[in-house]
Amino acid sequence: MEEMGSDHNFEQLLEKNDLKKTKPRISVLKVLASRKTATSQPDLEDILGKEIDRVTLYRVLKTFEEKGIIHKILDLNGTANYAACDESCTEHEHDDKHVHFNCTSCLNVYCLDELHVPNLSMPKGFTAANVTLIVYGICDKCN
Amino acid sequence: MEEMGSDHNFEQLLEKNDLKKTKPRISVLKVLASRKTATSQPDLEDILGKEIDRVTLYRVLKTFEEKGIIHKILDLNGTANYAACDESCTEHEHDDKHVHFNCTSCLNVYCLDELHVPNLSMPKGFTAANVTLIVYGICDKCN
DNA sequence: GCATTAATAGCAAGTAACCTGCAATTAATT
DNA sequence: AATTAATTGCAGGTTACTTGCTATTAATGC
Repeated sequence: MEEMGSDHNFEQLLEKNDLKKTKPRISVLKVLASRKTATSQPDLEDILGKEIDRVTLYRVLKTFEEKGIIHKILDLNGTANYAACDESCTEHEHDDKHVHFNCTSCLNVYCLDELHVPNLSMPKGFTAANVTLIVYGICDKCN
Repeated sequence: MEEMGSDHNFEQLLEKNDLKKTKPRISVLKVLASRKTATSQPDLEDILGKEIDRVTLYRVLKTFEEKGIIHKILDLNGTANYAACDESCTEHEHDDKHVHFNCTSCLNVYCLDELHVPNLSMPKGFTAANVTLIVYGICDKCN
């Protein structure tokens, strides 16, 4: 089993995606890898506040999302939350077709990787590109 | 077939929900009833801007949502969009378990009433209260 | 190692969506 | 018509996020 979270892995990941290996990017990857739930931009800002500029954080997250390194889930306030993507994600095929769970008590966003989004047949004229399925409720810790 | 959109209907709806029949509320109901797609708060503000205060609009929408008169869908920017609910919606049983479609071109949000959200079995400890399924893509008009 | 340069980071300032507190108004009731 | 509790409107504030521009730095060639 490969060691998770070493800087070397993160550097490889950045290289694979034609991104320069910079301190802010590695910091963000480190934080996201260490968390079991998706993390909101404000939370990331609290955690990384002293290390990197807020605007840089926004841009790092945007770049990572475009490259398929992380994916974005909007929580019940409409705030962006980010989680590390599955290995299968790439820039061209962004496969985050699993279900997300947003706890209405602690507000954490969980990736329910074991649940998959079913195929839906669109009405005539409508073309589906991506699907988001978010379940709201109470998580195991709050229950 | 009942006439849709008469003030009298809206007044009945408000009465049914123990809400006073005020001008701002009736105006909002009128606009929402006249639209085929869900409408964002900013759009509602543009439409109703001269008639009612922005804060009142926020509060009317919040009240309506709590009563089950309308439901809220977050579009791809995380902005709240509102659509009139199905008859089956009440304060206690908010049934908006249909699929929403967010066009990435015109940004309109459609309610795909004919598609239903499938039942999902939650992991141990997780309790589901509500489900949101949003499909992103290109709508019939933009295609 | 040093110079080059294109990408990236940081700073200042701004915007959009939404909220809170409080006083003024108004719908429903008597 | 008077009462009162709900609702509205205004002032001002907060949060998430963006844009423009300059400074810095990672990668590359010498």
